[in-house]
Amino acid sequence: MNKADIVDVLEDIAVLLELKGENPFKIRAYSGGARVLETMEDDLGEVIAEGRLGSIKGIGSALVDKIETLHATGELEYYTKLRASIAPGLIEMLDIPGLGGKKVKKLHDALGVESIDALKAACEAGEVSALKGFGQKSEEKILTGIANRAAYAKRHLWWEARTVAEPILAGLRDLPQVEQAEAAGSLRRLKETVGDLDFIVASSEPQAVMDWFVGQDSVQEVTAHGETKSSVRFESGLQADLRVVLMAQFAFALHHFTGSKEHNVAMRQRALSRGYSLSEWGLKPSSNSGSGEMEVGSGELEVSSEQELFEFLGLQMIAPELREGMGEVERYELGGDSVPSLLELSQLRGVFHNHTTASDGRGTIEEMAEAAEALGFDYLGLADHSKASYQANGLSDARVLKQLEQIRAFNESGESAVHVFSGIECDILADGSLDLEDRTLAALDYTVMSVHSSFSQSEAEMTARVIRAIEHPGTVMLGHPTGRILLRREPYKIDLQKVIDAAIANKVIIEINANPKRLDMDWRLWRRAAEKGLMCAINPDAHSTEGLAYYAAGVNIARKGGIPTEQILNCRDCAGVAQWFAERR
DNA sequence: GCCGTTTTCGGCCCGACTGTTTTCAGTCG
Repeated sequence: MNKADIVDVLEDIAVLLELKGENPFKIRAYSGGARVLETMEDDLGEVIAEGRLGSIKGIGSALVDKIETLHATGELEYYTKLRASIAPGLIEMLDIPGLGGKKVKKLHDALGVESIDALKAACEAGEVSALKGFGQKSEEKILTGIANRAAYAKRHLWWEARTVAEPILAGLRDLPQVEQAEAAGSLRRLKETVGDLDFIVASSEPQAVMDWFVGQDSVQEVTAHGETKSSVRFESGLQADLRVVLMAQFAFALHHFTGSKEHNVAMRQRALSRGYSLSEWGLKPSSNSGSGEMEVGSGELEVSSEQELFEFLGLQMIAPELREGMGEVERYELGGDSVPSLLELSQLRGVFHNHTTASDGRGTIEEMAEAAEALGFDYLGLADHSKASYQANGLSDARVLKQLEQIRAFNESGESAVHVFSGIECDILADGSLDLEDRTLAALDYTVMSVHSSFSQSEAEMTARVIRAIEHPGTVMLGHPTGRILLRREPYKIDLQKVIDAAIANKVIIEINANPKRLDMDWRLWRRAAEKGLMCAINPDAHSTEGLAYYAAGVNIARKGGIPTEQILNCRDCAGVAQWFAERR
């Protein structure tokens, strides 16, 4: 069993133990172990072979046994028995807001409900409100939760969540009572998808701010309305939380609610190890720090920014998008190894992999170049589909060469300050051969090779297929390496570590497909891949002039992945890009 | 179940909000 599947099993175990009413710290040990395994960058097989699994923090002897058994046999008796003892319907019930492990267990033990349907019937019969610990409101909330389950569970693309968040943030900042306001949470961390929106406001008049927030026209339901926190839900199912704090607490609150949860745990542990207790309200000497002279509340520390908070804990400023609990707290130690500076939007000189009316795009060469110029770019890469992508009106060899002539004429006309690089998004056929003739590929400035068919191949077949394409001398870039469509289509099975190694060995660039629905290759893989030498290109995959703007989502991913700017082709000037292509061909 | 330069046992990040209670448990982030 591979690492990802083992991670799933450990997470399953944690959920099942929750429904059993197990010790919460034991549950956390399993979910924590899953997390550690997931973010471990070394090959699991090697780690096990070298006997290093048990020396990883968060994985003790019990987890070593279970992980090794799963890795070797794909089965685990403990897990099988545990799963058999819990009705699958109970796991689904955890998705209903307000129901956690203990309440689901109680509903099951007291009423015998084992499915959402049975729970619904029990609520409608008034059996739930009759239970100790439940009441009328609980019953209603459960019924509402069941009715809206699909919408509540949904995550939202970062790009779309941002368009909802921006006017709310602007509205908050316009209020006279508001001193400072920021969006926090996964939106601020630039995650590819966002569960809900979080807003942090500094104000000494919280009530007025809360009232404005819950009174917005777009609010469909107010789910909480307290003294410092309010929550609302919009029609789309998207939930937004607002927290109002005093200015002195703002940096702490902003840091806390930006998260991630794992980052916060690491920061609190760091604070504790230095004798301080960190919370969303502030930083104070911890009560058990030993020296009796430190009374709780007597040494509250003040910081005016997140940067000061990090510095107090001996850290460089960690950008929000890096706070994923993936070792950043250790890496950003003051005076430690230098960390790469993060890409800025303004550093991009152009973008690659965009479509025109020649295949399935909506803009002409001229229109796309004009839009690129408006964005301040020096160059634009055009890469239409090749003929195997019949549904996208892909180009034959002859049509590619015709377009190449059009691009040359456009560049020579001098009508645009933007230089257009001629490329193609060439299909990688099922056997790993390419959809166009070698001489066609060689005539172009550059190529992007992508998989658009036979998604259901085995991992071994798909990996071999893509590596064969990478090894072709006509290949310059690899397009969207997993084919995933966020929230809609799973990635196809592929061993990306092998693909990354092949790309490095063959000097092939892997793209960050910046379409907000793709963001592929995933940010989680970039830091390690970049350290090994992989080059990156940020490719909006624009199918219209408006689509060029997606490059900003690609910049997010490059930042999250911590890719040094020297390894991002878009940061080079026109001559530098031309040189890279020339050396590669 | 994990962990330890005070600890191999007894802790484990912390606090708001809700609904149900009458002082608090459960959920959530």
